[in-house]
Amino acid sequence: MQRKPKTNRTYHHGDLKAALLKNALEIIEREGVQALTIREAARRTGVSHTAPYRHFKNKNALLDAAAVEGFELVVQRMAERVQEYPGQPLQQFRACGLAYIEFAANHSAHYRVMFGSGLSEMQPSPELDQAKSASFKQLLDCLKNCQEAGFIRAGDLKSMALSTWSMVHGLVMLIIDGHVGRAGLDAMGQAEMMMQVTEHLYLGLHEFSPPAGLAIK
Amino acid sequence: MQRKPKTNRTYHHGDLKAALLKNALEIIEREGVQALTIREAARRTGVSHTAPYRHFKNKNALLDAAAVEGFELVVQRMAERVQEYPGQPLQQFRACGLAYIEFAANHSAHYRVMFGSGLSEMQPSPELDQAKSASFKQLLDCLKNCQEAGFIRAGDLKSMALSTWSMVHGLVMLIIDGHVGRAGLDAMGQAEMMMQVTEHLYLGLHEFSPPAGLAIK
DNA sequence: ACCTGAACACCGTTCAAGT
DNA sequence: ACCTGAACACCGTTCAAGT
Repeated sequence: MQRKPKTNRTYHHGDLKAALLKNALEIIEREGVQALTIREAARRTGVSHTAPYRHFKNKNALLDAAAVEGFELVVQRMAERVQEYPGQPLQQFRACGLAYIEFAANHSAHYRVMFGSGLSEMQPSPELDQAKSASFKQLLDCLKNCQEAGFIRAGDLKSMALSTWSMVHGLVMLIIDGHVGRAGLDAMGQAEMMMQVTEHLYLGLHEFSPPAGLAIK
Repeated sequence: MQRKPKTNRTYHHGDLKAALLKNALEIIEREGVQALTIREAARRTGVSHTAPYRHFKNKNALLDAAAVEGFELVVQRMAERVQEYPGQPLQQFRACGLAYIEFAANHSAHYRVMFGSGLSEMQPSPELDQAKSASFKQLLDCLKNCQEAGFIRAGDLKSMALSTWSMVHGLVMLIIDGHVGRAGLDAMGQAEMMMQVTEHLYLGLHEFSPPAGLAIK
């Protein structure tokens, strides 16, 4: 759309970077992380296999960008769902968690990239740190509202958020990576697992009969 | 470069397979999963790069074997620790969890292989399923003893075990993959995180003052 | 400024052939 | 039965060179 020599086919509006990222995400979604190759992304974008290096320092930088996009997507989904329950902190918390789990289940390859150990070689970009913080903050806000409304006991919100994130992330990873299909939990479906685990987080495991009506749902 | 001058017949007591696995584990421990290459493992074992295919169908089979070894190691460590607290179910449960976390922290690359998404391509070997089940069973037994002793409330043990595993696995992964270093949790050390999270699992998040003396530790 | 093509040093895997 | 070497089709990355 800008002035470019028409003979030169610049399909990407000068935005080869965005086009590469889009195609990379498609590869991840459809064929998994191991199918993502700089050369393949370039191929699908109709560009030589060295062109990507103009825009991404290396393969890890491309994965980093994919992870950023992932965190931005979840945080957006969570925010949308939370808005559906104005003034109902516990429902918001629940909706937030469900949105997270839904995203992870429906985009497992992408989710894996977001938390991928592949990035542990390089330190994450500032953009990635920022996007990650934003999604953690969403969780923190939900918990804070619950606490203020008296649904959640007094205590450090950050550590409560960490507990919540750990549990959800852990279960999601176990499911995604196929560790709870046959590991002795045959009878339970994923939805049921999620409900049970959420309840255990909320109520705890210790011997105690909670006042009726406190349980979520 | 010369060839091996010795009588290199059955250099490995006919156990090239074990030698390859041992070297593969060393590579993983010392340089991470991405450094593990069939060719490199062969190189360190002093064998041609195609020899491993006599013993492992492909690279995933080698990773699978490494994962089996990992689960066997954790289950062994957990069993040892549990034995140190005869007749004290809650302490056993705690010791079991600590042993798990310790293993994951000290052998993070190996731990990642055990849960690695790299295996999700192939279905896991029967040996892997078995080793995994054994470690889940260890957890289940701890919980069962706690429940019988009245430390843990009535309820389905399997789903409680799943909740516990999810939380511990989740936190371990977040730590290992560097997601809780700067994500807004600066002040907490790993040990403290673990304690807080464990307590949240045990007591829950809901508004309620537990009877004194019920908390672990 | 942005892209290309050749080149390099690696992979995983297969296969005919050696002992 | 177990191992080797050459070969194939891929990678990620660099670099001189083109427009």
